Amino acid sequence: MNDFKQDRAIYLQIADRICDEIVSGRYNAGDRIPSVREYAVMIGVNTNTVVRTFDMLSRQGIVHTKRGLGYFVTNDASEIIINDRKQRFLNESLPETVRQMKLLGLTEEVFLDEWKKETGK
Amino acid sequence: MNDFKQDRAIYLQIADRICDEIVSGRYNAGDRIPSVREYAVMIGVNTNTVVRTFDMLSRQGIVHTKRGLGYFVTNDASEIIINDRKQRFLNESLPETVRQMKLLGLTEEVFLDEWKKETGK
Amino acid sequence: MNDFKQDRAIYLQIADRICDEIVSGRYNAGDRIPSVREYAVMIGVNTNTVVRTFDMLSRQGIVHTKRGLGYFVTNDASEIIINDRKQRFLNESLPETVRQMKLLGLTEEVFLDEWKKETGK
Amino acid sequence: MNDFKQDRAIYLQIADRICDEIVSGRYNAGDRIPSVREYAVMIGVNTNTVVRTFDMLSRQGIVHTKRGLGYFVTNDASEIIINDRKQRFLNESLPETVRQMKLLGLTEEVFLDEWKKETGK
DNA sequence: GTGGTCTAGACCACC
DNA sequence: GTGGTCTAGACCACG
Repeated sequence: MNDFKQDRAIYLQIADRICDEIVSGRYNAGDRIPSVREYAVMIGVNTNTVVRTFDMLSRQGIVHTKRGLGYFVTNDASEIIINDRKQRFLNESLPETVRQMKLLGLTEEVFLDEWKKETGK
Repeated sequence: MNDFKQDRAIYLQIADRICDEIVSGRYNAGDRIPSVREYAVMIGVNTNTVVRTFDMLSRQGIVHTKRGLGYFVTNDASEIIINDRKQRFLNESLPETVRQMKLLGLTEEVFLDEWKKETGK
Repeated sequence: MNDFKQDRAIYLQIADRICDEIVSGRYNAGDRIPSVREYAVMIGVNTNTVVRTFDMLSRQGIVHTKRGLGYFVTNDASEIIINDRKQRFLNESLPETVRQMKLLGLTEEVFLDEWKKETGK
Repeated sequence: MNDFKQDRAIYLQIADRICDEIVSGRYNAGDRIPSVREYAVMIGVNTNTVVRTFDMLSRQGIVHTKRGLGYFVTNDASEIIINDRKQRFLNESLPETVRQMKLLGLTEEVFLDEWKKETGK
């Protein structure tokens, strides 16, 4: 239920999860995703919070609503998410990660170890 | 002087800077750091904001105050900062980075390229 | 509403009160405590002062915040408070009291009289 | 040198020490106490801080100055200190100590143990 | 509604 | 001069 980090808005964390599930193939293009209410109950959160998530996702073209039926994953959802994330990753996270590692005196081995560890899974 | 990011509290960004300067050797153990007022003018923010930063750093044992004299870098400041950052990096940033890369279909080469690029500098 | 002592920061005295109310069972684990604004009006101080109190209590693990809902008493609040107070009492107040009494030529009877007086109440 | 508590003004802590030494007989009525400068060097503190201490003590009639010779312990010093402390102890510290102990669930035994421990010394 | 942050300006004790 | 505290009032994101 309450496995949300304190330092990031809940509605963003919900969005992250949904996007993860789209990218990973758990939800595919055209799939209906659970309703706001279902989601809210599922994760123990205020309805308004989920509304905000869906609102954002639909503005980003990742989901779209069919009146009376619910929200559905758009055809380009996966592409949009991946492009956006890739961009941010390459421009921000990656350089920042490398900078951080050098500052901390960590070697590339540390990264490769983690990489292998996660590959084995 | 407003070279602060929007998405992170200013007082935290100030703390980051000071910690960077301690780790990089710009400030050493025992050094006095500029007074809240000096610092506030220097970076163009309100005094209270700097007070908040110093207050936090002192709670973390990174600086300590000598009454009427100002704030001074503690002996273990560098160690505390590095340990804390290392911990957070290994537990959060690194796994998240790897997870993200796999989800995005990026290979370890992407990381190694960035690593070499930054090493050359 | 200014029933605060001069020689101790107001925000600390507010913290003391809240802790007293937790220990005495007025607030129980999981209870919501009044919002910063309510509290501020209640005791006639500025909102920021209460913010500071709550901030400190939350750092100490005595309360925690639920975004948009308010502050809630943690499960170990009472334990944390009592342990902390006991520790400080045994290490500081008690030895200092004894030291003071001997210096002043007071006997243990003085203490026992006060003890009984307060027990009778 | 720096064995001062953070939460009490240094000049007051110096005064406490001097008074302790008067009450305990280390300094007697008529004795000359070290000069401001000697004191400042001795305990590693700014001269002004010691000046403030002496100023306070002389206003309280505990020491008095002989021009060009230094500060001397007055005849009633010990009495003044003890009366003052006794008053404050009985009216404030003692009741507060008892209150605290009851709140913490400590018994009078705790006090008596500490008392004996300190008596043995 | 909630807390979190920031500004502006003030007063204080202390060194 | 230093830090510590407090007030007043504002804006923001969040639920």
